[in-house]
Amino acid sequence: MSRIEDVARIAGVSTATVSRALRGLPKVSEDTRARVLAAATELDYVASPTAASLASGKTRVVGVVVPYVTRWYFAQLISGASRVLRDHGYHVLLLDVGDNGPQRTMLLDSRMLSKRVDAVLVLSLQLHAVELDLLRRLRLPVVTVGTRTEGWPSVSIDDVEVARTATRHLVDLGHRDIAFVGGEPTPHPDFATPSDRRRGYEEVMAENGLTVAPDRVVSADWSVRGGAAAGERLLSATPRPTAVFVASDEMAMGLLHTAGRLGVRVPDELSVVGVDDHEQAWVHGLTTVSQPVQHEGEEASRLLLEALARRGKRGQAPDARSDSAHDADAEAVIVPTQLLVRGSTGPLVPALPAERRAHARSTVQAGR
Amino acid sequence: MSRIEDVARIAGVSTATVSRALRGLPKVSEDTRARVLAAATELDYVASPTAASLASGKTRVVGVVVPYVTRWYFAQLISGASRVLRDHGYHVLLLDVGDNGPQRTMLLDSRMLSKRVDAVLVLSLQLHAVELDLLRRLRLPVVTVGTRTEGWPSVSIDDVEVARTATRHLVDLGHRDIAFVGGEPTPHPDFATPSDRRRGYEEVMAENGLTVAPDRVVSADWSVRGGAAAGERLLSATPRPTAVFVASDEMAMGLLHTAGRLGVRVPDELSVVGVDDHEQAWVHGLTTVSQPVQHEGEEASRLLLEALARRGKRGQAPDARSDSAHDADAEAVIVPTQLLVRGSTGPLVPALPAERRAHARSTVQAGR
DNA sequence: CTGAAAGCGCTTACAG
DNA sequence: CTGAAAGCGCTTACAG
Repeated sequence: MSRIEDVARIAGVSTATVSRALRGLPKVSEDTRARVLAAATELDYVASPTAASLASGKTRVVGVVVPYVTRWYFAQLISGASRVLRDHGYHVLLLDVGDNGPQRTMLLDSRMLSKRVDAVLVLSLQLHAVELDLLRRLRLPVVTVGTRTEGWPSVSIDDVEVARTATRHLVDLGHRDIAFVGGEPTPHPDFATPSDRRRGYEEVMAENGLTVAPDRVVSADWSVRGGAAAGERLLSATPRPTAVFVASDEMAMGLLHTAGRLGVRVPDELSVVGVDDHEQAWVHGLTTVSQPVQHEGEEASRLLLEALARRGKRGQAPDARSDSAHDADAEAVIVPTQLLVRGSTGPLVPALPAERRAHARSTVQAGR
Repeated sequence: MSRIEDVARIAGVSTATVSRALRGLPKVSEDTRARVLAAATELDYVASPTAASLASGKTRVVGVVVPYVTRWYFAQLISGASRVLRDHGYHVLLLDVGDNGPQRTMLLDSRMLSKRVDAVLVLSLQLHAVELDLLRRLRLPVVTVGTRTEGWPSVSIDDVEVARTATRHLVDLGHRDIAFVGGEPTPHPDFATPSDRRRGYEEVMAENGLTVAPDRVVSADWSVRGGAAAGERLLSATPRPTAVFVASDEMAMGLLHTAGRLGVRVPDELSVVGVDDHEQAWVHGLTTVSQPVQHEGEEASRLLLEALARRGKRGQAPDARSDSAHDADAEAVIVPTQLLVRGSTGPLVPALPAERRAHARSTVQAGR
């Protein structure tokens, strides 16, 4: 492997000039630049990223933190984010911490981040307090997706609105006994997706004078299997709900599977609406509120690149006061979502008029 | 951020000793080690990976090359591989080259790899000739999954056997008119999966005296949508095949969707068997030949760690002859697969005895 | 527009 | 078991 010195010798200039010419910095004469490029090409020279990092203090690497690479949603985010980063000359260090709970791999403990990356993308993951501290101490630019942390830009969807749209769709179809399958609620205020989607559902129910009986709300772990299990509980009740709003398509697919197994016909006996527009939602004819996941990843990368650019312009943060990695007015991008009606939802069919109506009335009356 | 010098001063030793103590090298007295650790803890010291890399020539980073993060199969591989790597102190640089064709991002052009990583994992991806050259010139340890390149260890399944198992299952059920949906064949001899799966199918057909009419073989792009399109062609034929072996579960799910849309009953009118045991195969009741994808990723990482260890022991490769990154007898691990029978396959139902029999006989006779 | 030289923060023979 | 010193290969003020 050739070094910068070799190039300098062949081009007949100093290493400083080689460095400037190769990085496209100004104040290098065209003639000199050409000679340097020729020499570099001849030697197949590529600057050592390691040496460049040590000297410049920049790694050109972005850490991307995810709980699971294997879930569709996260893979989409990674894909979108990494494409944009790569197009801007950044590499992706994948930090698959393996879980969303308190037991997961800690960024700090494993020294995964320290001095390795220029910035961090946190994808729908609740960081622990020590990790937040670490990132803040490191003064790294951070952008989050799906969570909202003070001082850091974020990209997300309006989870309350998503749930409202889905639930309203079911109400508009005449359903009154509408159940909800949500993600496990978390104690973290920053990761509001589970509670927001539930809130949107409850709001629309209330606005339409519909009460939510406790047994109509079930939590699952966002997986297909979890959704199937939630379906067992919901669909074995008597009377059954006539519609379900499921907080993710993967869980909705699981629920559809259970419905099929139990012989519950969709949409005649049960309407189901999910969230995401998962790649396979159409295979199941699943009505859903779609979100542009890849786009969210791209957008997050762009925000990160902007922060990196700001930081580069300013040089090192001179003092805590003007720390651009922690803006009070950090941008919060909300991307649009859209209801996609497919075959899994349909108008309420009063198959058992008396029973249904009685139940609807009784649950309404049971409300407080 | 504290530097090694700070730790040395506080501990009252040289930086060399700090370096040795912190890395757990032998020949450091217990007493000294304890003092160094205490000082490091006090200062929250973490060695700069960048400086360490420059000095040692090792980055502790492994490049993981994939065509798409978003496909289930690749996400599983990444997940398995990165867990093992992380547990051994290696980071993952994700190189999502975005496609499997000739137009994809080149590792060489973008200087993605040069001097950034200690080793490379190539996941079911056909490298171009220039990339192979690059990797060989760089003398990096490389392990491949799903492809076989001379000199590099690999992990894969026996694709011919997988296809044989699936096809035999259909034959055993009495089917004679069995179609095949495969991945697009590639011109690369190293990436034999598409042709191997087709070959296994053809072998079993021939062994059972069954001929394969040209219109019973369709290619798709491994996606759900591609499988659905393949289903259109296959299921609109008259007579229809009574069974299909589909080279991946995702394509099989697409085909099942088309069958449902066209009113073709599974398994009464059509048996379908896939490959992978995709996370959602059970939701569709899909019979499949399962492969332990995560495990393959883990196994590949282990082979890579072994190569890294060998290399570390030997020091730098002294000459081309003993270059361990290119062993002639590189290990080729074949992991076992298994037929998983679910509801999508069933015995041949002679719904239209005359027609079926006539067709079976004619195709047999058409054979050469 | 260009160069000499310091410095980034470690690791690693070498010597003792 | 420990230290002094060279060296990894760049970038970046500084000076001209």
